[in-house]
Amino acid sequence: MAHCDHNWGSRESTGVTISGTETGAASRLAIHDQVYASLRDALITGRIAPGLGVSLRSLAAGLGVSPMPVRDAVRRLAAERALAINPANKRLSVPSLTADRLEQLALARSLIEPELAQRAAERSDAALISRLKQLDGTVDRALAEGDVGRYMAANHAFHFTLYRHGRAEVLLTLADSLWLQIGPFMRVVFGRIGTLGLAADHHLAALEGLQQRDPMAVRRAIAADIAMGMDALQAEGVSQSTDAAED
Amino acid sequence: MAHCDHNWGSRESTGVTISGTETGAASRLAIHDQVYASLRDALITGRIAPGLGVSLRSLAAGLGVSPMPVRDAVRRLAAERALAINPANKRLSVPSLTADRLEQLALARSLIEPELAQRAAERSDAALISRLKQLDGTVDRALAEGDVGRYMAANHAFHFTLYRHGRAEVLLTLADSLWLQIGPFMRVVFGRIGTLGLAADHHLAALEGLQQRDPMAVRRAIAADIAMGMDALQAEGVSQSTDAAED
DNA sequence: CCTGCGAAACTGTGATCACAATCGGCCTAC
DNA sequence: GTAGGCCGATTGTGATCACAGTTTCGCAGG
Repeated sequence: MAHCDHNWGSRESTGVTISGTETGAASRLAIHDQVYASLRDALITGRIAPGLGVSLRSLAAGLGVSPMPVRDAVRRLAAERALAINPANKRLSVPSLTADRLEQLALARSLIEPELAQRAAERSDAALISRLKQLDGTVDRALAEGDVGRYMAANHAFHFTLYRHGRAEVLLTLADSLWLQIGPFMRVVFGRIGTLGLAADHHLAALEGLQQRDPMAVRRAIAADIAMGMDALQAEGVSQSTDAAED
Repeated sequence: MAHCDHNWGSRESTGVTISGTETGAASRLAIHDQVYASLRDALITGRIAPGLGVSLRSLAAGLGVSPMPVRDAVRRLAAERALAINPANKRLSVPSLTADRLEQLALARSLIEPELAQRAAERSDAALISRLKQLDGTVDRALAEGDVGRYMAANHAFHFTLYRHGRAEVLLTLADSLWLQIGPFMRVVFGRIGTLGLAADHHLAALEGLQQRDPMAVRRAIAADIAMGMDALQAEGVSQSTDAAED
């Protein structure tokens, strides 16, 4: 009964690692921040399956640190609703996405992210456009190669490179949390669909809007991108996620 | 000049206490949850002044627990952006609200909360209306008596009793985080204005919409309530908060 | 063979200690 | 009198340990 072959926590085989040498800049980053970044990245790129229980100690052992910083990172993710804590067990798990939950996430994204896109467009510059073009290229390439993990990472980078430019810290935080919640689910769905090539069109439309200094066009493009992506998730992902919702 | 009589951390005189006997139901609540609830309530009702530094140990000493559960609660609040952590100091403080930040919070609230209100209205029942009427009465009474703390608590209760009825966990969480961020600021402003009686009108309009089973009317009422409240904050609170923004 | 039952392992939680970094105040030198 | 430096106090962080609750697995009894 839904035993699932997700070997999370037993080993670090989900790719959740500290990485140690990252960007070189923040070499003196706190351990719990590194753990948080690792788990967060694993969630956003969907390397973690929903509905699965994990334990602090096993994670800590897998990452070679004490349970303490893992506990901090996990609590932080739980606060962002990227991880769920069973009130009875106190045992934590990746939240299973229900149809209801997905619908709300879709709505919230459609409310928040177009605003961020518009703000970014209003402050657009050549560097941003060039950077986004590059990222969109990565998205296309990953899509062509069928590399789901890289597609999701690049897609995330595209959206948030744009959003970050909007200089809206509060809204950005909200969008962050939303992506964190959707990530694990997207991977599950993409494993079965695999064809999200249409999203690139909206990315191109957004780039077009940026170049023509038309913030509203960018807003519409992002809104369309979200609507399409979430529609695809709703169409494909609901049935399997709901049945596995309850333990 | 905003010397603020907040002696936070030095003593528990801000009302941040564990309380022990609450609702009786969750008697076996984890300590860190109790600490979280205490701090959260203190923030929402504005008992904590923005821009002030606190320390884990002093908080722990004030609450009579070890620093560990306080650390958990604080990290959780930091994740919800209700507390800020200085990246250099690592020292934590209540975030100072800037005009920019306030504007974003106002926008986010206007995007999220009307939706919650509408959903709640679509599921409205007699018990909800009666409960809200009661809470609105408490709001009015607190307002008449000039009891800022009680007004804020009751106003929060009114809004979230309504929102909770919308059965939208994701959106509710977002709204939660937004109120948590605005709370400390509202208290500062209300200390100088004190006249928010107009808000009650929108509460009444919302109740009217609920009784007539007109979800859109409820949505509009809440939207108006938010717009008015945030306008008041923007008109009054910006100047002083910006100058005190930097340490 | 199946069902209870009990012990061992594992879970999160919280306390305590150790440590490096930082902030504070005090003293000295100019 | 003021600037500079030193030393103690306090900070957050992380590790380790202790404890209670839960799960899980093995073994004995039916």
